Amino acid sequence: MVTMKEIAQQTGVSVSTVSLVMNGRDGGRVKPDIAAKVRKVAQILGYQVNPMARSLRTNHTRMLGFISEEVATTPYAGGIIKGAQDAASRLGYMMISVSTDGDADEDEEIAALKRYGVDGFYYAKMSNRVTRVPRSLMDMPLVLVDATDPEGRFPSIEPDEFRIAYDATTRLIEAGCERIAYVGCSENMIAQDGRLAGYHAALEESGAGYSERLVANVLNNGPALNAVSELFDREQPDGFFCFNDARAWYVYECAARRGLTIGKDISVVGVDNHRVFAETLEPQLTTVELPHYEMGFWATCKLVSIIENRSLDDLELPHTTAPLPPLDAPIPAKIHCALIEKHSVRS
Amino acid sequence: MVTMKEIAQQTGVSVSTVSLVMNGRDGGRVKPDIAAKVRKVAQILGYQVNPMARSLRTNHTRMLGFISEEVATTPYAGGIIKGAQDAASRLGYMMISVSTDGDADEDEEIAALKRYGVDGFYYAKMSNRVTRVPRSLMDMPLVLVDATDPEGRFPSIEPDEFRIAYDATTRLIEAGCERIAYVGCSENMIAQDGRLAGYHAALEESGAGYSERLVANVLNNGPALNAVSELFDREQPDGFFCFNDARAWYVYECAARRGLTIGKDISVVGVDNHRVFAETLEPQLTTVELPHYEMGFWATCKLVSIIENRSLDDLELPHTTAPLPPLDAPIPAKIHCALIEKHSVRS
DNA sequence: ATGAAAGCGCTAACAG
DNA sequence: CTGTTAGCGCTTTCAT
Repeated sequence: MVTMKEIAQQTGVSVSTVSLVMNGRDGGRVKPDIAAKVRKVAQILGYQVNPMARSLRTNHTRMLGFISEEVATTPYAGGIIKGAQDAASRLGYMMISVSTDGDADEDEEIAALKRYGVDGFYYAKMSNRVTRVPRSLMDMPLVLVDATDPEGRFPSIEPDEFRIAYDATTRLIEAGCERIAYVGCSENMIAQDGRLAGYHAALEESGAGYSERLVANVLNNGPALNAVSELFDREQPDGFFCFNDARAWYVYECAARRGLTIGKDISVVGVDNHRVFAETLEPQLTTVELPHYEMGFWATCKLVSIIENRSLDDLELPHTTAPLPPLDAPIPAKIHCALIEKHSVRS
Repeated sequence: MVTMKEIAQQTGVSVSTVSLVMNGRDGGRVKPDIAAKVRKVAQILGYQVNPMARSLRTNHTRMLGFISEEVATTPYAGGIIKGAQDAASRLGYMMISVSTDGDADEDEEIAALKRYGVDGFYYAKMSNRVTRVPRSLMDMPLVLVDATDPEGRFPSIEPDEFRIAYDATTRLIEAGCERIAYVGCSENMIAQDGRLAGYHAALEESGAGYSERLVANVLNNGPALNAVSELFDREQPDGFFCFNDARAWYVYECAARRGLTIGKDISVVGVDNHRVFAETLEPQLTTVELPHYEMGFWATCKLVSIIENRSLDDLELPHTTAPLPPLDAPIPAKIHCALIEKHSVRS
């Protein structure tokens, strides 16, 4: 490991000077030619800062702590974490992610991360829920991910559920469907409200109109299948927007039993949580992919902007809001969704 | 942040003494009563070591670097990472996991982790493959996870594919199946060889005998479905062992089309990769869950044992090899599998 | 414009 | 047994 001392010796200057140069703090303080020489020697020797030594003085480590639960059991997590990590890496940060089982070890893990000197925290839930933020996090730079603080004190990154549903439903409308059903979730989830509203809005706006009779909010297993089955027979829908791919599966099953082919006799758009169908059958239903990666990515940007007290735009990372794919394609396609960025109260 | 200095002042001793006590290196070196006093003051003040400051002297950080690819896209990763992290946390280590896209950023991420001073690395692939270990990892304590080094130079933790298949097939035999098919994977994967062998062995041992005609190695989508369909009609199997749940899905689909009920007319055991079925339908097929968590857990233990140059048994962690569930249960049940621990060549 | 010196929190060699 | 001293690699006054 090359140290500043070595560079100093090689160049014939003091460590202080090297430090100044390596941190870009020369500028009327170090003669340009000597600065250049330092840089060159550093280059040749392959100098890398030692973040630990630096942190001892500066009290910041460029490490970020990612706290989440359930990571082990949900496939969603990967995308968020990957996105967060990518952005961190680009911004010169290191992300340490820790998943907890319950409140018990949560505080322990947070304490451990604090000991290691992380500069800020993500607090993530897998699938948007109203969430109590741990006390121990409140005095730190903090961003919520896929979670909602009841009092709105902390910035959060959440998928735009309304737009997801609005887009998906519009897709069905433009595909020519006239009786569009919604197979939703009967659990109390934030996503459910937004999606139902988006579905509703899209229908109203198109002039097709909304009817409660076309909505089935279900849970799972047999009862869910029966409810969808009943919807099938009662309303004979020609299009379905499904809360997730488990729900899409019920539609798939009902269609199969009635000899109907998805993509031909009926159209289905499902929000993709598990990417099951893509791996098992020829693509027959259109899937809308949740913007997990983007959420993670933006969470990092927001968090770093708080830590460094800079505006988001200063970070110079591409504001990628990918364009929507054409609506007439019967094949699966990703829809990237806008992110809602709540106000940040921290000073 | 409480420092040793403060404890020293409060107690009226020197920092050295405090350091000795806090590291348990008193023992004939510090008078018991003064050691006790130090400990008490530390307790009251809520002292926590500063790992960064410590690492500056000791050159070890108690941080572990977890390198993997594909984490974002596979649900398997979570279990491994959770297991690894749990063990790390119990052993007083912090795990930093980083997932890479390709070789390009892999070396960069490794370099970053080295800068941060990690003590050792995991190198993980999602689903066992023969793997080239990056040069930059070779001079570090290293454990492969779900990956195989062609030259067997590094310790690795892999699922015992043979036993997985052997157990699953035995389960079908004991359930009374007489024509047991294997729906495998036609890609060249290590798991495939082991599973086919385990299936084979279980059949031979039971006296039922093995027939190639009952084996269908498939890829996915339509062709896979057709192949399974053909197997169905040609051999009329009454039991199926499936490489993963995508393959089990083809069997499910074929059964449904023929009016057969799984768990009644035919029996199916599938290796569970996505936990799809549990979320969609009443449990009808038996799933074997891969021991991802355990692999991660043991990987950490192995890695730490290398780093600290201790034997695995010294680590004092429970050697949990959970007992197999009863074989006559028609409901899904986890089968925990033994782990293969390859020899470690590092000195 | 540059360097010397102090110190971040901790460990370890060496005195006493 | 305990304290003094030095130093890990870096940043940051403060002299020069």
